[in-house]
Amino acid sequence: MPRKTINREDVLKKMGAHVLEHGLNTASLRPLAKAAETSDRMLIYHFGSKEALIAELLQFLARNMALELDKALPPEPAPDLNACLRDIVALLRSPAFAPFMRVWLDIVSSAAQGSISHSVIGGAMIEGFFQWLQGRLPDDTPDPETTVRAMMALIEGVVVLDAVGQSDAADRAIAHLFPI
Amino acid sequence: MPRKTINREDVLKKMGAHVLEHGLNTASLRPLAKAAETSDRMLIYHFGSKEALIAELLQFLARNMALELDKALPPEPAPDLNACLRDIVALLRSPAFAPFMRVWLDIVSSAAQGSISHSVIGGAMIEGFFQWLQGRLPDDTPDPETTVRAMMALIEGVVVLDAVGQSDAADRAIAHLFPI
DNA sequence: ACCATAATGTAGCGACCGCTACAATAGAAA
DNA sequence: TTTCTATTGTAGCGGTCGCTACATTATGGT
Repeated sequence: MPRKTINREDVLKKMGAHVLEHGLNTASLRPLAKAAETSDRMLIYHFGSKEALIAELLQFLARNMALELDKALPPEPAPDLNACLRDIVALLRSPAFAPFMRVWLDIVSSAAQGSISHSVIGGAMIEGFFQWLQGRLPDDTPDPETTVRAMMALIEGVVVLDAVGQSDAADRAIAHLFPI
Repeated sequence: MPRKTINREDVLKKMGAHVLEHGLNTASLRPLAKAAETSDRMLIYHFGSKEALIAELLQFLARNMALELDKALPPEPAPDLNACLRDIVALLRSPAFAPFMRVWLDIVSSAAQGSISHSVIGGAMIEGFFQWLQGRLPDDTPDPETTVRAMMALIEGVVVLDAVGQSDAADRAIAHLFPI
């Protein structure tokens, strides 16, 4: 094995940062390579194809986002359901997570267009979020599996409404479905 | 004014059909022109730029979807709130409306990436939906403005969850937040 | 020391992108 | 009928796309 093999993790990290800043669906090899301080030639060499690269990059971003979520909100039961939901919505709306939400909507739209890989990783991210969320529900929450799915649906709705400038409507929806 | 001027409505209709079938964000001038039985040259001539064309096409699609919604679900108060929500979700999930939902998610992701025009038309579509929905609420619904926003958030969440293969979770969310 | 081979750079392929310069055409106005 | 101009076709520009052919390098195994 001559020459040093590339630091895959480092390349993924730099490409991930580029995608978080500039978007997923508009990302192309040459800008990605520049961000990772390499060449499109090498990206194809190491990942096989753009499709495989994007799939691996999405896995990487999903792992990273999960880590960030754990860091921002440690797995402790919330005092009550409404506080739980509000904290999470505030977190996802924060500048630290807004880029993830943009990439998330890119994944969703690609999945809706029929991309299997985007649908698979998107579904896995949702299921991971279910678990993450369940660990933060108040201890006495009845039917936690269903509760996290209800909260998740509302959260996704909020993300969509935020994206088209309807944050006020999203706030009213939260207040109505999860009154303080 | 020599020669016949193009039938703008007909061109929009054909391009709209193409976008509903093949996606919005991946649409480019030459395939759009082919669908409309004209040339990219003429599309630019009549619409000024691709950006202006897409903006007008989105207005057209929004109008059309509003018409289709009215046709599918006439403005009569529903017997109860849960039936109202379930009918609407079933409608948006039907084959007739699934293509609109795909385009909708394309609009949302572009809006999230910072496209002003997508955000504006997306917000307008949501507000139109608020009105449409309010006309179908049961007569005795308290605080209809807030209710439609809550239903809208849930509906958008369902659309997102459906897109990534989490329709089961979406169903459970509906059953939990709007129990029969 | 030498060699096999993994890693990399350079250059470019063919396809597509949005858009435009230029010329031709056709029909209304005179 | 002639002229003027809105409309259209043809061809192509400069750019980007994913990807590859080919040559070169550098290093670990022998």
